[in-house]
Amino acid sequence: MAKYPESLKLENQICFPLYVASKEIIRKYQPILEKYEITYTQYLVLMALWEYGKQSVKELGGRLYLDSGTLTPLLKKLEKKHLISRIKDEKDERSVLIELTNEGKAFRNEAEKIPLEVAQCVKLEPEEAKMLHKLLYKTIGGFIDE
Amino acid sequence: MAKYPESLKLENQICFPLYVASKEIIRKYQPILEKYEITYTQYLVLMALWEYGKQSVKELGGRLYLDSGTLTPLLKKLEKKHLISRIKDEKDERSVLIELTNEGKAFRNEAEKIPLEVAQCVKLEPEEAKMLHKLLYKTIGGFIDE
DNA sequence: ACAAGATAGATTGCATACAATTTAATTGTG
DNA sequence: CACAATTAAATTGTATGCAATCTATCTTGT
Repeated sequence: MAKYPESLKLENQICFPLYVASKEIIRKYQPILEKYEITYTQYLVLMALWEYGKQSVKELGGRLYLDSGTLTPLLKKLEKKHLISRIKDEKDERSVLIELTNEGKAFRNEAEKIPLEVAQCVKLEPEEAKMLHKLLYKTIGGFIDE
Repeated sequence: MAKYPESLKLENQICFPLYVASKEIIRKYQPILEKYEITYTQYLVLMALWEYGKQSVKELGGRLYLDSGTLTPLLKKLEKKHLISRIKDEKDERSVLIELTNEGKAFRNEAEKIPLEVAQCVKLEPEEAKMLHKLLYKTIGGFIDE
């Protein structure tokens, strides 16, 4: 009887648990974020803006690993919610600069509580979380030049 | 000058690198899988079927952490590609059993090469990969009862 | 200066994800 | 047994993601 190849077992892959962990943790964010009527991806955009300030769609995409196909409609939604504004860059008319509105800036005070709330769902010891963090960044970094 | 809250920094979160690593590694699969005209999620379904054999949509969803809203249309596509068949369970007409066709079974021989190919994109030492694997499963496990 | 190439966003098309609802079938209970 | 509650898929609606393409603008080489 032929042995089932180990490489094909779901349990033995790295991608599958990554995929599941990512989806499930994002799902933990939803009930919290939905009180503010934003999605996880929209929240990511806001975090990038809170931390790095006004920036182009290109820069935003570079930071969040998202392209304009995803960002353009999403940014329009955030604009409709009055959390950001989109202005053509005068220096380069191809570029669109994304800036927080006062409402968007003010929302940060609310949002500060969110990471702690979600972190409680992750049952890892502090050193484990640190290790996971390090390994994830090493994994991501390994993709860059390929 | 107020200090920017550490908890809100993208770099300090676990979810963000999880989300990025998951997306980016799945993207590595695409050029490989597209030769066979299947997507990553479809490939996951096939892996579950190769490993565990005929099973209901419910079981498949439990294994892959997907619900019928995702699986139903996806399974119909796999059926159209003649890789699986969908049969009502005679024991319980609510259930739909998913089974590999001969073509679907045969495809496993091709697919065996895929995990190795993708694994080369992940620049982790064997012990690091093992650790990452362990931490991801611990993270996922921690979600279960909440 | 100016045509060719490069670049930034926007658009289109397709494939997930998932919450919420609906439909059909089964189960549990009085 | 009747019927309420439960369950499994399917359906509906919304929001990503991303490849491929298009459009407008900018840069570059001559």
